[in-house]
This record gives sequence, C-alpha cells and structure tokens, in this order.
Amino acid sequence: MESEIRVRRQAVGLSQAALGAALGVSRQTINAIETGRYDPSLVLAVRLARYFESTVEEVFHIAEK
Amino acid sequence: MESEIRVRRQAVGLSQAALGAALGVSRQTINAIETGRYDPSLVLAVRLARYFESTVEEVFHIAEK
DNA sequence: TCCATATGACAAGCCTGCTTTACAGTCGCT
DNA sequence: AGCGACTGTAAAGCAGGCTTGTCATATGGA
Repeated sequence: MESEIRVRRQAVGLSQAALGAALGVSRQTINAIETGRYDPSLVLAVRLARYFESTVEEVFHIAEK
Repeated sequence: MESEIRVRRQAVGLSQAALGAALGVSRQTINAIETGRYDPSLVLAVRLARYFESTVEEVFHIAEK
C-alpha cells in the first residue's frame, strides 16, 4: 500500500522514531509502513491521519478493488 | 470499535452474507465487525466505507486516544 | 409443520501487525 | 577517524484478522 506518511513526516521534521513515539508505536512499525512492508491496522491508520490533520483516504492510497 | 456498518447495511437491505460477497469477505467477517468482536483491516475498512459512499472516519468511530 | 433465510458464535489454521533485540549502513559534524 | 542520529532490515514471539466448517437459534412463508 502506498501512503504519504514519509512525505508528511519529513514535512514536519520528525524522525521515524519520534513519530512512532508520538503515536505509541515502535520506529520499526513506522519504517515498515513507509517502506510498504505491511499495512497499518485501522486504528493506527486513523491515528496517523489525525496526527497529520488529514483523513485516512487522503494519507493512504488504496487501490480501487 | 463502534461502526455504522449494521445500520448502513440494513439501510440498503442487504444480509451480512450479501455484503460480505459484495466486498469479497466471508459473512463471519461482517458479523464479527458488526458485533465488535474485532476491527477490520485498513483495506477492508476503506472498502466498506467506499461501498457506503462514505469515509472511514464517518463509518468507524475510533476513540480520540 | 416444514423449509429457507438470517444471524451469532466457536474452533482450527494461516497470515499479518506489532513488539523487542540486534546488526549494518549512511550521513554530518568535530 | 570517531561519534551520534537516522534508517533499513531481520528474527522470534504474541495478538489479532480472516477463512472454512459447523452448530444453534430465530423468523417468515408455503
């Protein structure tokens, strides 16, 4: 899955570790999401979107079908 | 997690099995989400929201923190 | 009454999300 | 060269999402 996490994180000048800490997950989890190794859970996706003052649909790009 | 899946599904007159079939998941999965036994994956949540022509944030209610 | 449809729930099994620990590579600075 | 911060990835382990199969219950119609 593609996401805007990396771009948005860098835009606010945070490291993967700092973002993870802000959301209560490990830096490896942020890294895995950014590198597309796995998709976040629904709860984490919503938290990430909220953190960037956006929506799940805007931050995560999920194929039509 | 609370969701509007049941209400929205009934509003369009579908059974759990029919909704599951429309989205490519089993009826047990729809049932588990409606009864709150577990949260859907991000991908399934987005598909459900799209199906109801809505957004993840509107269909699924996730606590602030 | 009998049958079909719908729902709720459980179990086993598989795959994935997330954790901690750990190692390696890059970069900038001194 | 050495150091610190950042990133990428891997392994082991646990929790949770989803499947198929199955059983039980309720409801409405012929």
